[in-house]
Amino acid sequence: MAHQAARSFEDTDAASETSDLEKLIGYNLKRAYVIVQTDFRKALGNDSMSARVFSALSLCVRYPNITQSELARMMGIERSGLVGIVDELEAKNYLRRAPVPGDRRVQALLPTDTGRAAYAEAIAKVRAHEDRLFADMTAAEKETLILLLKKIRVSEAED
Amino acid sequence: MAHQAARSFEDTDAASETSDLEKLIGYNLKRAYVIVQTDFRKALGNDSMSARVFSALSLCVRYPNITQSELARMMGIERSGLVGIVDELEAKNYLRRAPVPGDRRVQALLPTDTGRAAYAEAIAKVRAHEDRLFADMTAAEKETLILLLKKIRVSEAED
DNA sequence: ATTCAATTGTTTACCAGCATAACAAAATCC
DNA sequence: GGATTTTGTTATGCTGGTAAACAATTGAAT
Repeated sequence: MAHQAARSFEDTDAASETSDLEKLIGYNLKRAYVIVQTDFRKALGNDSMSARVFSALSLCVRYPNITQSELARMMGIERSGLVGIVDELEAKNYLRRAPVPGDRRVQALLPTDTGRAAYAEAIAKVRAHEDRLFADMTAAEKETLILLLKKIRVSEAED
Repeated sequence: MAHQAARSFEDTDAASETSDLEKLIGYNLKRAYVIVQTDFRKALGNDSMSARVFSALSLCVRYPNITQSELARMMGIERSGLVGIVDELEAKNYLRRAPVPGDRRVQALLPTDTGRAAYAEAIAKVRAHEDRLFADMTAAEKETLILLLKKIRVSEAED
């Protein structure tokens, strides 16, 4: 019967030997990431910004006059990948590519007032989404989680 | 000059006001996920298995005779997405789709000896990769991290 | 001063990793 | 025995990237 396999692994599971995967950071990281990313989309509205676009806008608001190369580095993606993101933000009139006097190669990214307003609205929605999704974690737990995740990033930097 | 923006945000950064993004769990989760996933690929060899294929193989070894539907549920992906993964594992002769006596719809997934050996080799590499990548985290920290990540998964289940 | 190397933004082409919808075969429910 | 559900599968398309090449521009060698 079809439940043979199901019974068999429930039995072995009950034998307290849980899967190898569950002990791996990478696996747990991915499962958590998928959940959060999915909820993010739903929270911001499917027509609104993706997480990458939101991040780019956030950094442009935080660091006006940043260049695309700097932004890409900061986001950990390739310059080529950023072009489309900035295109999208510019199309929505959330920022403009402004020429930089001393260097005709680069274009500084300047958020518009519309962009800043859209960001304010978005960050509020994002915070609400995280508050709701992580409701059963304490503030200390959330802080610890962020700290440990950041630690992974510095591990890489050392490498 | 090109460094104007760089200087400007280094200044503001030094003003101890860090970016909104850095305080978001989702952002930190994604950054960490990308690092770990990239290192995973490098550690296992680019020609070898992807993380999803490795996960599927792991679960087939752990729960022999599992069906594709059960496996998909366990991995949190769609059945349709699993077909290609199982195809790949079958092509490598790591497992076979075996008919199940009582139900001619389902096919039980049975790891071969080759598959079990490949998994043993792979899991060793994966553990080495995690040991290396998370070398500057204590055992307690790693445990806490996994616990907190799991907590995100149960948050979703409640929803 | 001229050449050589590096950087910037961009385009193009590509790939991985999903999801969604439809489907036929088989099983289950009354 | 007809309606519903489940399973594996195909087809199609989207998202989020990477890699390689390129022209324009700048910086460095010396």
